Amino acid sequence: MEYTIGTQAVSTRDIVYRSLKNQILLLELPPGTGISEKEISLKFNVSRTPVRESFVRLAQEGLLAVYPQRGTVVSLIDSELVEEARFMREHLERAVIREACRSFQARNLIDLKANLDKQKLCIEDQDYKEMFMLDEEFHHVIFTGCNKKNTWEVIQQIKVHLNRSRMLKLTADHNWEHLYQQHYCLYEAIEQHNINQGDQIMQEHMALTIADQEMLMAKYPQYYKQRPEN
Amino acid sequence: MEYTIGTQAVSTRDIVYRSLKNQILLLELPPGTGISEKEISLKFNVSRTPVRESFVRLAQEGLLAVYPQRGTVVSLIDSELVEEARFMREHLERAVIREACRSFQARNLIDLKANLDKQKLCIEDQDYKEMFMLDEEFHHVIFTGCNKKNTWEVIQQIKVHLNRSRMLKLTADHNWEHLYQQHYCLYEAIEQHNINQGDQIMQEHMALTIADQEMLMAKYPQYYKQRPEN
DNA sequence: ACTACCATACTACCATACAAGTATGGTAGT
DNA sequence: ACTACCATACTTGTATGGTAGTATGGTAGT
Repeated sequence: MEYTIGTQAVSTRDIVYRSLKNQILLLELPPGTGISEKEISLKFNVSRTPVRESFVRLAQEGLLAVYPQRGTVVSLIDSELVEEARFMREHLERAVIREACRSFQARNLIDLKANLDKQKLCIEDQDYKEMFMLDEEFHHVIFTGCNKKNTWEVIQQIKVHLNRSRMLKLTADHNWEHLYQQHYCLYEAIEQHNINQGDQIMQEHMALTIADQEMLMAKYPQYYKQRPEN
Repeated sequence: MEYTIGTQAVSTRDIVYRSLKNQILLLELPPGTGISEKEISLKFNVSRTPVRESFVRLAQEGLLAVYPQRGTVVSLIDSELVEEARFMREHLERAVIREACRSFQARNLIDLKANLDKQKLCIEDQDYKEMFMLDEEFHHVIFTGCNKKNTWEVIQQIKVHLNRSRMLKLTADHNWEHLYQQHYCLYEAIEQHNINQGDQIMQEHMALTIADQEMLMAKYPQYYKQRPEN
């Protein structure tokens, strides 16, 4: 028998893990919310074991804070961590776009162009939900095209810490047209092997994602980790 | 009562987790080794529960591959992942050293100089084990000095995938004197705010860590993940 | 009214039992 | 000799009970 990796349809643990992660990132479980293994196991109608193991994973990703014998809470947003996540993402994405401008697989360039065309349609249709997904996919294709799939995965992990801030900011004020222009310039840079243009545009592109931490901390102080120490 | 985070001395789960992780990174548990929850729980004289939760964490870090109902093995080294880990580390460390050359906390600069002096001593004494730790600490201080502690943590995670290759390479052939010279130049760059020198030296410094994957895959094929797909 | 104490109801942690899928070796049948 | 089948001994996944530490609210004493 061949090794069919994905044999297990989907374990209870994964269901609980993904559901909790979604609720946390969407702020349906706001930072600071107390949750217990028992509570979650009752809600999902499963035993505490898969819930516990989900907690272990979420704690490792920094989304839960487990205090033995005291309780578990959805972790507060750490503004220092958010800033560093932005820092890491910027420099990794720039390094990758430079790499993409040097060499890029032809078939992924086609996917990139197709993605751009779909973006244009979405803007006309004002389908911002789809546009959000296309934005994600656009960057994903860039990583794939220069053999940086694992780097993409790492960035996804890092971005977890950016997402909750961005969610607070309310994404409604995005300038989708501007976003599209930048994406087009990135595509152009890759196609024409223009490393400087790629790096420059990506730097500006990353600047768009800066959520104003100071403002958010003032508006939602209960969601942020205070750091009186030092 | 104040919130004393580190109240729990150390959980069984953490003991098992750290022990297994050490053994894997030191290749005492070579890539491909099959291990079962029961086997480990017997060895540590604990129940399967903390062992399982250790497995969950190690699997998330990519050090274990769990196949439901079939078994668990120490993950094979993924040469593509190793290359990308090198890529990510290089660009993050360079971004950080540039930041350090712009602004650096005075007290950390003192620590850095003290570390350098200790390195010199270790070379004279040929205490390479200590030198290895000082090397790690040197980089750590740089991250701390420009407020990039979280970035350091992320790099530590990424480096996991580099460590096993480096371990195979046998670290004996390190040119410690050269290493020291580079460290000194990095220190100098930070002190004199010479961004270009910092970036340049760090780039060379990272190049030292390149383990020759081709050679290692030929020498230890059973430790490497083959990728016939594509 | 206020404080010190304690019973009680939590919490996460660990051990154990059961369930379900998989690999393996032996055996019966050809 | 070879093949198909099946019992058995594994594996990980899930459920549940018990333990120890912690927060809380009520009560007795001042």
